[in-house]
Amino acid sequence: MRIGDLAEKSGLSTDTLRYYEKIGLLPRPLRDGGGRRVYDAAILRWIDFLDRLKSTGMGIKDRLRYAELRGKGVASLTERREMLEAHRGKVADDIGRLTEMLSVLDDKIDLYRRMEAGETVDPAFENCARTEHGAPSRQEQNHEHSPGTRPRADAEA
Amino acid sequence: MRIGDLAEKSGLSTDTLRYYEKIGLLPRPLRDGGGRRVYDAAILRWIDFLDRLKSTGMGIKDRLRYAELRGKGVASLTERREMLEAHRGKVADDIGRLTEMLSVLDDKIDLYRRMEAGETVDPAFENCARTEHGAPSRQEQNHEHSPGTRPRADAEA
DNA sequence: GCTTGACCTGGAGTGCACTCCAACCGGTAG
DNA sequence: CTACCGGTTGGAGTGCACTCCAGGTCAAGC
Repeated sequence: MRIGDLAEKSGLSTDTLRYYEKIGLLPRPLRDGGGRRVYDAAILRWIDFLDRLKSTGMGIKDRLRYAELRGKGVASLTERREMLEAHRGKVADDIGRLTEMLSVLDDKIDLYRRMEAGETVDPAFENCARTEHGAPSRQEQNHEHSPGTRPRADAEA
Repeated sequence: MRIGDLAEKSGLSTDTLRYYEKIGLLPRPLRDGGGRRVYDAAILRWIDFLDRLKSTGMGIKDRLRYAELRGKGVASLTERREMLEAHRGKVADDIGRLTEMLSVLDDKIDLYRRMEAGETVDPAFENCARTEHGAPSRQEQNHEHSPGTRPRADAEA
């Protein structure tokens, strides 16, 4: 398989494949007589996994570290597992945050829908348009929230 | 509230707050006698929401567009709702992808754990270390996958 | 033999999202 | 009075992750 085929199959561009090789994410492939890269199909599984790591929020440095460990073979199993466990934690956190956001969005979409229908809305949700862009509304009297805990009020408008 | 207080309460740096204001994510605040920014506590809700949009994967351009619409008030409700619905879709997709990754990671962590314990492993999962870094393994004989569908095999090693 | 197209290299350029810096100003505590 | 702290501005610099390009090579088809 040459780089063009691999690009097509992996969904990455040839530029990206060469870039990944340059920084060490991909192993240096064999070359044919003309100096062109020749890939084994097995590389696709590695690329897919790299892709998954990336699309679930692992940065290039950590991917690089993981690739480096992988190159060392079985000796690096423990460290690799630890990296995966750390990433698992982040992924789980992200799922939590996204799931929370889903309900925030659903509430807001619902609110907007009702406002679009001309419904009058709970004044608790209507205090932002008034204070926008430095409009001459009355100024705050320093009625701060309790310090330390930020209650994450999602009623911005 | 001055910019330092807001930084502390919002978790953003003063530089970031000024940067957000410059690009239009935050409305221009009032100034005190000395030209210093004075914020109403209500801005915290907006910042929190912006933060949520960001941390759930919305880029700065879309956040900017949303902020712009928000500045226009009720006239932009429909478009804002559409943006939120689009974002909701992406968030739902992300949750799916992350959840899938969670089980991929769990499988892999389990596999590594078993390998660390010295267990012999199904050869289907052991074909990557051999073909790494252009090592002199036998070359592929072009036994491609069926074209079009990439089966997303997660057994990279 | 010549053209075409895929590939090669090294290096420059891009877009995002900040982050840092120099040089300055204004209010307050000692 | 002066030191200091926290603000102000415009602009430069950073890190990530590509992406593009110029100028060249090589193999296959006509």
